[in-house]
Amino acid sequence: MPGRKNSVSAKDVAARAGVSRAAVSRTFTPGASVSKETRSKVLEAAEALGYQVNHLARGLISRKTGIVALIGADLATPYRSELIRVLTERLQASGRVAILINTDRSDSTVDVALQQAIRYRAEAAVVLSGMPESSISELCHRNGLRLVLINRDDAHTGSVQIRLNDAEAARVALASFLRAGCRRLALASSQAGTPSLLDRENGFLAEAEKRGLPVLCERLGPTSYESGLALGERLLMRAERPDAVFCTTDLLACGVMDAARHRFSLSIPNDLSVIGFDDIEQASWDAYALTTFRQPVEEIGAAAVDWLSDGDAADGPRIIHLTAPMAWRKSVRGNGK
Amino acid sequence: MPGRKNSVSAKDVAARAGVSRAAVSRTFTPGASVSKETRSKVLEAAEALGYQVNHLARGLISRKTGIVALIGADLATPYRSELIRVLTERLQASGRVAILINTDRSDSTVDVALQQAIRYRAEAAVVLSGMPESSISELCHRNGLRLVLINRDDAHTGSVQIRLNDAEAARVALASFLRAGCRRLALASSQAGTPSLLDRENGFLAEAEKRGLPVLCERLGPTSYESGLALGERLLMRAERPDAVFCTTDLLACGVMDAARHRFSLSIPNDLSVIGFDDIEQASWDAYALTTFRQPVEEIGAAAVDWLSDGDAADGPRIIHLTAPMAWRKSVRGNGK
DNA sequence: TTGTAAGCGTTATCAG
DNA sequence: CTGATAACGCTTACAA
Repeated sequence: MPGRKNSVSAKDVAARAGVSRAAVSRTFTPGASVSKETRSKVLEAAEALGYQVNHLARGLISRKTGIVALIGADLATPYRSELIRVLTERLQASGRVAILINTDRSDSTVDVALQQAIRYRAEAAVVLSGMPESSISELCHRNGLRLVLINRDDAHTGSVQIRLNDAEAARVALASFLRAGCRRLALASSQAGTPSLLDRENGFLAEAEKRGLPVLCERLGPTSYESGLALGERLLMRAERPDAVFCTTDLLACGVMDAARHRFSLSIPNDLSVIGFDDIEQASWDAYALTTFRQPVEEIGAAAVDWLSDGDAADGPRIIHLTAPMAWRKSVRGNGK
Repeated sequence: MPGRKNSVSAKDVAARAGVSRAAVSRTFTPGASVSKETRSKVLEAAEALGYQVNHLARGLISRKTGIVALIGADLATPYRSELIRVLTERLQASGRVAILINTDRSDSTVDVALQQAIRYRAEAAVVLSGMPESSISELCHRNGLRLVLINRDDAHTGSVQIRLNDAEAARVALASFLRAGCRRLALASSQAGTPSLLDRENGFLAEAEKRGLPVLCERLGPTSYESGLALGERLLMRAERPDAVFCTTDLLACGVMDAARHRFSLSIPNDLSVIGFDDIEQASWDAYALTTFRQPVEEIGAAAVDWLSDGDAADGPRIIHLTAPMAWRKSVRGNGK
């Protein structure tokens, strides 16, 4: 009769196989020395009983839980969910498991999420949005929780940042507009004010200023389709109607495009050129065919997981720079050359 | 000097507070008897040291890990990611944590995902896609892992199924087409063949047959926008071009609509009426304004988490029926009355 | 109310 | 190669 109440344990397997529990443990530990004979006896008993190693107990002693926390807000958003998919896939492939923790857009919820990660003794936490307070970063450090910050700013020891060439991409966007013959430039962004959003905004504005061009600038609400819709209305209502809008996010861009088409009967790209950022799936849909910059999600996932596997890279903060290549489609006049 | 190498433990806190570790444990156990005095001493020490209860160790003994596994394929898809958002939020609110496990569309990966869930001693697993082999269901049962099957068929003891009124919704779709004056009906679906997809297909076809109406029927690929695009091309190429298409999924519907507009220059709903299912966010975007059936994601999440909290409802299989209300927008002629 | 001690399911250490 | 035995960090009788 296996176990008292719940799951079957190594003791049960050992009893059935007629060996010690140590033998069972060794059978399920990759680099351990067991004779073929006992090994097969154990395997057979385990199979019959339906035994699965208890990773909680294992993690307790080995101090390697295999748990990695994914922390962020707006998890159902196209870009976010894609990033989560990539991360969970790669974590699984490396024998780990992801726990997913939702936050709202406030930093304090990021802090409680990190505490939760510590309580489950996660090996690392990947922060997708929000910014942990520095006292919490310290707490994480003290509890051996490594931090991966994606498109965030704060740098701490034992943590890594992954950043994109946001500002440069924004400059490329501006150049593309000019090459397409656009002259009345506009910028549409949310009020979220995250580091990457800010970099895109500033990159665009700085380059325009350098060239002596004015930019109609509008910031509104969270990063969402609805915000894009509202931004589009505001921008296109103006007397001097813009003929090009750089949106700091594809979601915003979709909203702007729909506002232009369905509320102002404008044609894209003839009356208005639009460029976004992220390359969410919808950007490639026929209804939008949005020219944008592709978030290198696979590369981001790879960088994060590789860093985790890099056991002792815990010396000082690190920054990994990746680039977001342009995806040219049909929302800008011309062919991009 | 706290801990050897890693995180700070109850022992450290006890030492600093000058109490036993049991006192520390009690302080962090909701219904335990500790004097105000020791409690505050413990709290202070814990704060200073940055102590967080180790849920792994706690789960080892209390047998309540608080872990729930979310298992499914195509996690980055709009409907799936929304469901995941709701589930993680509700799980968090009930003091639990979600681990996310990706599968491809094969059932065998669902099995390995469930084994992973067992290894982490999850209290339950929510299966969003694929179907666990019945031997694995048995394995789960033996290891105390409860199963929540969303829109799946298999019923086992200690598990619950959540189902929608798919067939009825399909009948309503058909009636709506007829009321709008459409006569050349078509059905577009993927080849996934999941229970809910099948129910929608069969509901539509059965109702049409009952009324003696022929239906042009096309099934193709996975459930995706690209499949929708291809389905649209196949359907609209026909000599007897359909004037109404019921798509078993919004993603398919978006593809069909884009094919109709951009590859056949048709106007929706004038030339073609379309109805989908799921009510993904994009369905409400101006570019689509798709009439569809809303997945009651909040209700699904609530039902799942409530059932988990229902401690001893482990007697026999249960089925929970929920309804997907119609969301009337602009992809069908008329006003739906 | 408090502390002591046993036990949860593992792995690591150390004899044999 | 194998089996005792001691951790790991926690909860929970049990006794004080």
